[in-house]
Amino acid sequence: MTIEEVIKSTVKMDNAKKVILNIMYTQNVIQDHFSEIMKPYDLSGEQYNVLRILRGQKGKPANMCVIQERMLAKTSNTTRLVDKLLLKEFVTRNVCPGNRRKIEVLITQKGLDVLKELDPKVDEHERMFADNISQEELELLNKLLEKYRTQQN
Amino acid sequence: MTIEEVIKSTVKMDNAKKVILNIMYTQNVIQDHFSEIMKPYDLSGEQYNVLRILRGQKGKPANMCVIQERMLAKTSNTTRLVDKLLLKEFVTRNVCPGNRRKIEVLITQKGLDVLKELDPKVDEHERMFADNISQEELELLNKLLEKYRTQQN
DNA sequence: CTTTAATAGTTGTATATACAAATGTTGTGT
DNA sequence: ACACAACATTTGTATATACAACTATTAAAG
Repeated sequence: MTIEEVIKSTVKMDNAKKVILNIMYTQNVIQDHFSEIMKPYDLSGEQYNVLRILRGQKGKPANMCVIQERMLAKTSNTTRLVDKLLLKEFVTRNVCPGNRRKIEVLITQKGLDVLKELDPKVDEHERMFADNISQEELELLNKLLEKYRTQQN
Repeated sequence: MTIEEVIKSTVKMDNAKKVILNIMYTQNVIQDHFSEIMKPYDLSGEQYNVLRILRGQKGKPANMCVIQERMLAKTSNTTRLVDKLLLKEFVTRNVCPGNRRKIEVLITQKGLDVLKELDPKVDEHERMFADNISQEELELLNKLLEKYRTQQN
């Protein structure tokens, strides 16, 4: 389905406009599908994202600003995201002894367990979209998106 | 900047995962920039989108479900979006005489004026991202995104 | 005709997000 | 040591979004 069909556009759009709409819409489709996976676990996409960042620390605690800068949406409120994860006992939160301004967040075994359970479902999610398209095309898509993001002004 | 650099990932990701992150992140970047344009006009991206749909009607009123199906984010609440536009006097809203379940939404002159003022800024926004990349690459990007979205299962 | 089902839109409520202001802590210069 | 800037995080508040329940109207079935 082309982007024109999706938004039922009658007028002709140029490529620059189409690409923007295509990216916005594709993100929407991905996000909707991902939310479906997370729903039974009562996790939002961002919460999952934080958990994955914490697992990536391999036992090393992460402070808030580290989590923040590794997230895709740089504007989200890390404090409250971690609050939610704390309620579910997926993380612990402690003041950093060396620098009391900082907070050390660690993933718990329970958090690791839920991630492990999610891993195959997330893999399947990623694979499903990528399945219709070759490895070369995926690489090309990555390259083009990165180039697209890079504005000179 | 590659997506690995953006999220400061240390581990190697496969292309399927990278593409998802790339799309999500790119959408974020576009959205942030677009919001900046809309901010002085006190319009959200979705509100702008509704206005553009209404202008596309060329005088013909649109009911709620028509607006809904032309929007990118199929989940958003059209009633309240139109409420906001009504407050700003960018649209009118009336019960459809032929079918009183339906609502007819029309863009006002004031709405058309603000769109006209925004047009060059939106064009510039679209052009800016597309500037670093050739027309052929843009077309390819569109084709790849459309192909990517098309899952067979 | 009624009754029921389908359609169109609105509203309630809970949660999420955006952004600025506030709090507490540490580093720097004098 | 003291004032002040910089840093890290939290909190307040307003707005946005998600989803289900609800209302009103029209269409369809018997």
